[in-house]
Amino acid sequence: MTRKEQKEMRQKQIMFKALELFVTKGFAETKISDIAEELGISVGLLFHYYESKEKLYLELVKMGVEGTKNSEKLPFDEPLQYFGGVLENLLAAASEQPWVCMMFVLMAQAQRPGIPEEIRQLALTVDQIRFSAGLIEQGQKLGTIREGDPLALSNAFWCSVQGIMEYHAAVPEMPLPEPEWILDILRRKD
Amino acid sequence: MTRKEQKEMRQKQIMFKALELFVTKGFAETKISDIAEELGISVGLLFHYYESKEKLYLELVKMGVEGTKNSEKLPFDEPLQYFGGVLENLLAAASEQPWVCMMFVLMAQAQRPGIPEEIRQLALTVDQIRFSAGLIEQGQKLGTIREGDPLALSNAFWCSVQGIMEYHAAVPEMPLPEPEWILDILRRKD
DNA sequence: TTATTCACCGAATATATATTCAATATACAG
DNA sequence: CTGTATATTGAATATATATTCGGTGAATAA
Repeated sequence: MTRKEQKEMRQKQIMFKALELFVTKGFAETKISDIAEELGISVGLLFHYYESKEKLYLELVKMGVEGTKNSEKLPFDEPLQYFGGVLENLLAAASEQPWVCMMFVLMAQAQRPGIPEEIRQLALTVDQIRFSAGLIEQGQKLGTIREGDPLALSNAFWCSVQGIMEYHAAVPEMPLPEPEWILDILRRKD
Repeated sequence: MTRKEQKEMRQKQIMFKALELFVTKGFAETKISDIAEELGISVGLLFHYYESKEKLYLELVKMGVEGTKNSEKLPFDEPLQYFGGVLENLLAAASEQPWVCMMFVLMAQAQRPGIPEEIRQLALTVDQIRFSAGLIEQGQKLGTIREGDPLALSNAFWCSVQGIMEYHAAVPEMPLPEPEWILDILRRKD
């Protein structure tokens, strides 16, 4: 294996293991030595690649911000369908590519008090709830989404998804819900 | 103020402030000195009342276990109504008595890896998801709850509530959902 | 081939935070 | 009153964890 390949491989290894541990145990609860031990490498090597625990976290959040920016740009015809699609993708990804689910959880964690301010601010640039409230209003006009404060509806929807993802990250063996069940938070009953 | 009163008052003060900080910032992210500072007391005094940070946390979890045990014993006619009632209580409490909401979040946090094992085990004795799965099966037979794996339905419902409570603890100004919206995760559409 | 770079280790150090403790002041029992 | 118990403090200590650093051997460039 070439040097360059090895470097990239290690960096990925470290990032993904850190993601896993930060999400399941929390940022402060995860020791740098936990990450190193699980990967079977020395603590020193970790610092060779990332100058501090905080920088490592920052890298992950940056990655998350990128990912979210893209998914927000998905095209759609009708708001309820859009949410249905997003949900389907997310739930499918959650069982097949655990890191998608973990990234989702990480971004929410990073927005909370107790996280270094610089990182928190970056994470806060992603505001799913407000973004979706606009779409929900459109859906209400079209009659596909139920009546009610769009912000509260958006909040209910995303918090539910958040709760499900969080639990799934911690207890992967629990069966995931059908997208329809969650979509019914928004759907208008005729 | 009598000595006895003062003691009880301090203990409550400490417990509630610790609850607040553990929930908003997380257990490891909360320093003993944070709690002391916010209360305007010395760090030493905190250790006078609670022998360690872990014991303080344990006390809170014990309190939570008690509370949950009681709410599980509420009588009911029909499962969907039961969930509706629980939800209504919980959401009302969330806006009026923040500590109810915080306690709810704490119990979930305490079940995760990274928490001292003794405490984790205690928290795990409360298993809302499994308990509710039984009720959901009954509701399905009665035709009021939608078809699907009862465990997955229970999971979806409680994770949603969890997500909402968690977010509300961190961002109290965000409007809470109507109970009906969340209940529709379970409700059968005719 | 030889010099240089770099992945890697593990022990040493620095820092942050939990915990202890000796001293003080105040409530209370006698 | 007077002595004792206890609420309180702030500084000292212990502990846990992040971070640094000198050394080693393998890959790579010359």
